[in-house]
This record gives sequence, structure tokens and C-alpha cells, in this order.
Amino acid sequence: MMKKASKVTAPVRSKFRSEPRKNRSVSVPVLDRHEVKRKYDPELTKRNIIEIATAEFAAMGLSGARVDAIAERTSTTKRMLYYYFGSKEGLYEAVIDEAYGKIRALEQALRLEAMEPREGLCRLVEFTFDFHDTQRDFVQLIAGENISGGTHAEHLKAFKARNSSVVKTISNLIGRGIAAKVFRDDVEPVDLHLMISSLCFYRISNRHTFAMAFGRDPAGPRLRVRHRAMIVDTILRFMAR
Amino acid sequence: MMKKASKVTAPVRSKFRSEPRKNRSVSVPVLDRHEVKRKYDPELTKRNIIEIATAEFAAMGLSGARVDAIAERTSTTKRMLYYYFGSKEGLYEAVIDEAYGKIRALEQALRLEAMEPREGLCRLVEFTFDFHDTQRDFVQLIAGENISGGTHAEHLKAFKARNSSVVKTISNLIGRGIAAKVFRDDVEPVDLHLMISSLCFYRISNRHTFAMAFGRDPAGPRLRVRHRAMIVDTILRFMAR
Amino acid sequence: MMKKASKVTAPVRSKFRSEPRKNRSVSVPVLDRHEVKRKYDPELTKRNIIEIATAEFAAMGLSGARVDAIAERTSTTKRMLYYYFGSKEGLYEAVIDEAYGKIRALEQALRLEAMEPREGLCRLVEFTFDFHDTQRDFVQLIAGENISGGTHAEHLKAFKARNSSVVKTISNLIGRGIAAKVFRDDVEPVDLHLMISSLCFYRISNRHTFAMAFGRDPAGPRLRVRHRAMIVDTILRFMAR
Amino acid sequence: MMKKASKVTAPVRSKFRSEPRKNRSVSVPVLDRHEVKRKYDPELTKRNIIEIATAEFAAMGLSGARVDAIAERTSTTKRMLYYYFGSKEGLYEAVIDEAYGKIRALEQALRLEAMEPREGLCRLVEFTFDFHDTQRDFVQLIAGENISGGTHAEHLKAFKARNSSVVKTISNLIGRGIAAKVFRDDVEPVDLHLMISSLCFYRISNRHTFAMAFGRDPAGPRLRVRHRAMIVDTILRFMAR
DNA sequence: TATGAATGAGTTTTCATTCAT
DNA sequence: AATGAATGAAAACTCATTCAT
Repeated sequence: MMKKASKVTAPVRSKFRSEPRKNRSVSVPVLDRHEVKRKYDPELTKRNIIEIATAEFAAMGLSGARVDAIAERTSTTKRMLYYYFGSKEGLYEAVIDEAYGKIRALEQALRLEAMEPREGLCRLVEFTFDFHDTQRDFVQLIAGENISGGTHAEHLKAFKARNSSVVKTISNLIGRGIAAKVFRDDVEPVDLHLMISSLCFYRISNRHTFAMAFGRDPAGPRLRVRHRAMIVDTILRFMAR
Repeated sequence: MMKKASKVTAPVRSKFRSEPRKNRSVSVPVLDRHEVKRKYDPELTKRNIIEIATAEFAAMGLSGARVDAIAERTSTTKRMLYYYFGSKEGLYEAVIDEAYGKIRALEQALRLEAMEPREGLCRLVEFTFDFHDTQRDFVQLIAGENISGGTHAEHLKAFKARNSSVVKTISNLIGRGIAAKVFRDDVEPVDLHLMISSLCFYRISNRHTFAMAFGRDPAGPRLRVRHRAMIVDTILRFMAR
Repeated sequence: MMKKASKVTAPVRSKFRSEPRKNRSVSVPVLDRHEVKRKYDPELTKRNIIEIATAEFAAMGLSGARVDAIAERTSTTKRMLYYYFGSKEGLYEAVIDEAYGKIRALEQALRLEAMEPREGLCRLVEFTFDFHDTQRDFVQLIAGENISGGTHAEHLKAFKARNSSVVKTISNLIGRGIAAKVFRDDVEPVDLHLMISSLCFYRISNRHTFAMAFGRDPAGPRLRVRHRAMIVDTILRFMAR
Repeated sequence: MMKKASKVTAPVRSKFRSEPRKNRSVSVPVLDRHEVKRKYDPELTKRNIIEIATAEFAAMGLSGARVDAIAERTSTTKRMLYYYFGSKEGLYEAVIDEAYGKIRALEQALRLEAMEPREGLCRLVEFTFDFHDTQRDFVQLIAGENISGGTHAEHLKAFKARNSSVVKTISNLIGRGIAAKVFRDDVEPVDLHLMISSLCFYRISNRHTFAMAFGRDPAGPRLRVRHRAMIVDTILRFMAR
């Protein structure tokens, strides 16, 4: 979340006031970054808003989230939120976009093509497991977006492009696995992805009702190791010839 | 769901009648009742409200749902909704309760204890698949409740008791399967339930973003048969010795 | 409104059911009366409603009181409340009427005309003090009625008649006191009554804010004896020549 | 009500406007302020709301008052009422707080410590009489709050501190009076305050039922002078050695 | 660029009262 | 005479968004 910040180089000038630009190297705790702090830093402000909004939307859903609540926890004001994102929905879409952006980068870095098929598949499942286990806001966000009927994700141009990469990766793994006679040949890449996602997503997304119903939090730390192994096992058994 | 008493054949007789003649032959699917429609029928009113509310809450989430919208589509007024359920949240909880009640009741009716272990497990997975595939309101409802942190399910005293039945059923299946040497012996019932649920739930709950990302609706009719078999296969392979 | 009911003699017969009239002499705790208990006893029902309503109106005021709350604590239902008293306001007026009725009877019983003037005045103050101290519902009811602008007391025909008796009593006391040269002769009876009432009423009616402001409940048991003496003293000093 | 801010000496210069000249000589009765009316003046808005609300709550009590009715007579909208006070109850508490603030502030301004004890006590009684006689909203407000059980005054943190001043003032008077051998020494300050309040409060608070019962309005202009003298007399006689 | 105040339209909830049995 | 269900009108409260400074 919150990469880039790109061109912080050009000094942002207020139209009417000439601010003595303070280049004090102040650490910005929340962002965990070391940048120059200017009086008005649009990029910083935007990132700050998105970060807070991510938490709120994840926790409350689109309709449950409160613009006031977000603004309050931000370092700016509600006005700025509208200034930058236009509306509550605009902000929400920015949040969704940001969230999907993060997983993409990480997935790419795995370099599964270089691995032996079974090992690659194993790694992919583990990564997916760990990502969902760690990025709970992401999980909740997607869950919420689906309740909204996915209408906002639709607006994001980058959305589709981003996801094709996973299918390609899986396709490559399966293809090599079939060739090596270690994988069955009747499974479609998208379906395999669906199964992996299902197993990694549900235990986080539905942890509350599940925990309540069965007295055991499936996303709690105690079960993580076992579940991780179990899910890897399930997928490998499923793909075995 | 619940389309109500339809054709009232017998004339409605008032004050002094000895017994409301039961129209036994009219099957009232959801309501499972065989009575003439009376003007004052609290049970009917309540069920009608819950039915409509289920759809609204499923589609919009707790905060997105509108009490007015529910009341409007009901055969009563908004006031009655408060009369019976106290508040929007009260109604929401009744809806959740009802939804869980339904799946567990149907599960019980499968009589899996009477089946051979593998066949029983197969049936359970198929039932779970079909239930989620059919009762999409249920899926959305649970997804939404988890976004709310499961706080409302928590209020339902019967919640835990209600759900314990599945675990018992699965436990019985596994036990017999181990004895018959057809199942592995290192899987916990709750974990098996988690996996089945994951696979059946996600393809419905996340269908929108999944369809968007991969151009293929995992909950569409075209994939249903294949996915059903695939999930059964996955679980059976997982449990095989 | 609606006191008396007089003829409770004729057995109340339900039109459709033949009740074996039970003439068991059951003691009716709340009413402190020993009457035959019939299945339907309008007088009893009415008294029960008034009793409960008195507490509610005293505690909440006219607008703050809830018809539902009253009905709930009654041994009958809301419908009966309307049956007997017509409306919330009708019930309220019945309650006010009842409350004033009580104090009248007690005052008359004092027979102050027979006492020596100073002693009589002393007794009157003590009685007034004790009455207010004991009948807090009465005090709250009057306080509330004044907030409503006294519009309901206005409707009660008995209202004015009842109160003239106090003035006569005080007039008689003062007259005899002047003749005996123990009271000053420039105080009007109504004014003396006003002062006595003020001192006895306020410590009850305003006890909450007073206690809060000064950390001392003026209506609490610890101060009662002292305040009683103090008020008697004040009035006697005031009337002394 | 609500002094403060009064005359802004240094000319406030708006960037773009030269300043609408201040009509200092225009008295704004209720607000007691002599400033230009700015579009955004939170203090003004708040005071305006409190002023209107005071009248409504006094006349109708907490539950009888209508938020809409208050908002309508305000120069703002209902929304602002919630913006500043959070809820009907919040506004009510602000009103109570304000009301108590006023009487205690005026009391302080009397500078009774500088007077001869008997004269001081006389002045205090006269002031208390006049305040209650004039500020009938205050009286009704307190009466109503007591019917509510004083629960809202309880929430006001400043409540107790605010009221302690009277007791100190009275204590000082009594102390000096005892030293000067003009007052008896067995009366507690709080009790004296209770008596003064009783006599000044009741004739206003209970004027409706009293007038109804005795055909004479104790708060009417005809009796004011006599009652004022009578109450002063009562208190002085009470405190005499 | 930034900010607290302001707003209108909508949403939930309450309440006295009446109806059907 | 008694009861629980039903109701419309009104009340309290909320929320995304815009305005004035």
C-alpha cells in the first residue's frame, strides 16, 4: 500500500502564500518513510487519507463507513478528502485500487517459473496463504466489494490486466507439471486459482462467524501453521496424477 | 422463498367456528403451513418480514439496507417491523438466525450417519455445494455479518448450539471412515468442515470480483457441474488414506 | 373522571362464557382492600390502572409517561385503559383527581378548630410537612401539572371546592390567634398557606437538584426531624406578634 | 445571559472587504451583544439555539419539547442543533447548565460580603425573589429537571462547583451576623438557603395549581410587593436571635 | 491549501390510539 | 370484558456534501 509518491521533487507552492519551505527531515511515523516534510504535501496527504480510509472501509464496508470517521482520524480535514477524491465512492475506489496494486507486485516477485512445478505450486499456495493471513484489510475489502456487487472494481481500468498475470503463472506451472508427469492434465488454471483462493480467503473472511459457531478462530495464530500445511497438502493432492 | 398461502379455497368463517378447516392439499413450500390466511396472523407477518428483510440485508448489508425499503415490499407496515423486532438490528439478527437455522436443519435431514463414510462425505459436500449455490442470500448475509465483525451472530444465544450439529455429523463420518480404513486419521472434523465451506462459499461470495478479474463467473450455471465434481474430488482426495 | 362506579352489586356476566363466579375472599394486596374477587371487576381494574399510572405520571410527567409502560405494569391491557379513561390525558386527569382527593380527607380529620391557635398552627404545619414527605408521588404530580400550565387540574370540578377548606381552617386559626393576642393581625390566610406549602413542597420537589448542588439531600431521612422543627419554628416566628 | 466577547476593539480586517461598519448602538436584546452579524459565528449560533431551547424546555419539559419546534424558531437548522449539542438531551443539559450559571453569576455580583449582615441577608432574599420572579423559565426548567430525577444536572461536571458559591456567601453572612450578635447561631447555611429558595421558588413554580385552587395567582403582579416583603420578613425573623 | 461551520434530504424510531378476534 | 396485533403520524437523529473564511 502506498508506494510511489513519485515526484515529490517539485516544491508545491501555495498560490497565495509564500511558505518558507521547511526541509526538515522529519520521520512520518504512520507512513514509515523518511521524506522531507513540507507544509503542504498533496501526495503525502492523499496517502494518509487512503491509508485511514482503507482501515475504515475494510472494517465497515462501503455503506457502513463514515466519511466523518475517516476525516477525523486523518491528519487533514473532510474538505481535502473531497478535494482529492471527489466523493465517498471516489475514495472507496481509490482504496480498492491501491489494495489490488499491492498484491500484484508481491506475486510477481516470487519467480515461480524458475521452480520445479510441484515446488512452485507449493510456494504459490504458501504465498497466497500468507498474503491473506497478513493483509486482512485486503480480504475484508474484497469481501465488501463483492457485497456491493463488484460495481466499483469494475471502474478500475488496471483491474483486469493485473489479474491475468496469476493465471499465466499458474498456467505455466501446470503446463510444466503435466509435461513432467507430476500433475494431472484435466484442471484448468483458473479453476485451480479459484480453489487456492477459496481456501486462503475464507478462513480470514469468515473467521468471525466460524469462530462463533465452532469456538475456534480459524484465523488465530494457533491454527495457522497447521492450516497452511493442510491447504498446501489439499492442493498438491488435488493436482497429483 | 416463501411465496405465501396463495389460493384460499375455503370461505373464511369468523368468531364461532370450531376449527379452521385445513387445506391440507395446498403445499405452501417455505411456510410449511396449511392454513387459511387470517387477517391477524403474527407468525405469517413475522415470516413475511423476515423473508423480505433477508433479501434486502443480503443485497445491501446491514448498514446499506433501508428499513423503509423492507417495509415497502412487506405486506405490513414499517411499524410492525419494530413491533416484532424492536429495531433494524433486531430484525437483522432474526434474519441471521433464521438463515443459519435453515442450513443446519437441512443438513440434519440428510441422514448421513446411515451412509457408507465415503458416500456420506460425498453427499455432504454435494449438499453444501448445492445449498450455497442456491441460497445466495445466505452466502451474502454471512459475508456481510463477518464484515460487521460477527457481533450480531454473537447475540444469538442459539447460534453455537445450532451449529454444533455439523461438527458432530462430520465427526461421525470421519470416525467410521477411519475404522473402515478409508479415511486418514489426522484430520480434525472442524478443519474438514472449514475446507468444505471454503470451497463452497467463496465461489459464490466472491463471484463478482472473480468474474471481473478472470472474465469467468465462478457461480454461473456453465461451471456448476464441473465445480461441484471438482470440489467433491478435492475433499475426497484430501481425506483419502 | 370516572370515580366511584357505585353499583358493583350486580354480578358481571360475560356474554359468551358462563363463568362459575368465584367468591373467594382473596385479599388484593395493592389495593389494601378485602373484596370478593370476581373474574371481571371494573372497579378493581380501574383502581389498579390509576395506581400504576400515578407512579408513572409522577415519575415522568404527562408527556414523559408512556401508555405502554403503564399498561404493561397493569394487570390488564392497554385496551382497557382506553376503555375506561378514553385517552392518556383522561387517565392523567383521573390520577390528578385521585391524588387531590386523598389529601382532602386527611386534612379534615385534624380537627384544628378544637386546638389552641398556636398549637393548631403547629399541628397544621407538621401535618403538611408529613404529608408532603410521605406522598412524594403527589408532590411530583403537582409539580408536573404546573409545568403543563395547570390545564388539567382546571377540568376537575372538585378541585376548587376541596381547597377552600384549608383556607377556612387557617382563617379560623388566625382569627382566634389574633383574638388571643398571640398572632399578628396583618397576615392573610392564603398567604400563610402559601408559605407553609412552599416550605413543605420545595424540599421534596426539588430534592434532586438541591442534593446535587449541595451534596445534601433535603428530603433524606437524616434531615427530616431538623427540617420539620425548623419549618414549624419559621412559621410560628412569622406569625408571632 | 452570556456576556463575553463584547466589544472587539482592534478592527478585524477581512482580506478582501473593508468591513461593514459596526452598528454599535444597536442593542441586540437577547444576545446582549453589539457586533456585526457574521455569517459564520458559532458562538452566536450556539447562544441562539440555547436561548430558544430554554424557552421550549421550560414550557414543555424535556420530553414535551420538540426538537423541530426549537429548530424552527432558531436562526439555524435542526442539523446544527445536533452538530453542536449532539442530541436533544445534550441540548437540554446545555440549557440547564446555562441557567444555573446565570443565577450564580448574578449572585456573586451582589457583593454581599461588603454589607452589614442583616442588610446583606435582606438583599440576598430580595435578589433571589426577583430572580425567580423574573426568570420564570429558570424556575420551570429546574422544576422539570427534578421530575426527571435530576439525572441531567448530574452529568454537568461544573454543576456542584458552580453552586457552592451561594453557600459560601451565606456562610459568610451568618458568620458575621453571629459575631455581631444579630443572628442566631444554630442555623446551617445550606438550610437557610433551602428556606429562601423554597419561598421564592414555589410561588412561581406552583402558581397554576395555586391560582386555580385559591383564585389568586401568587405570581401575579398584584401580590409581588407584598410577598417580597413578607418573605424577607420571614427570613429575617427566622434568623433573629 | 486548509478548515470548521453549515445544510437538506433521508433514515430510524417512537407513540398514542384503533382494530379484529 | 378482554387481548394482542396493527397503524399513521410525528419525532429524533444521521449523513454525504458544500460553503465562507
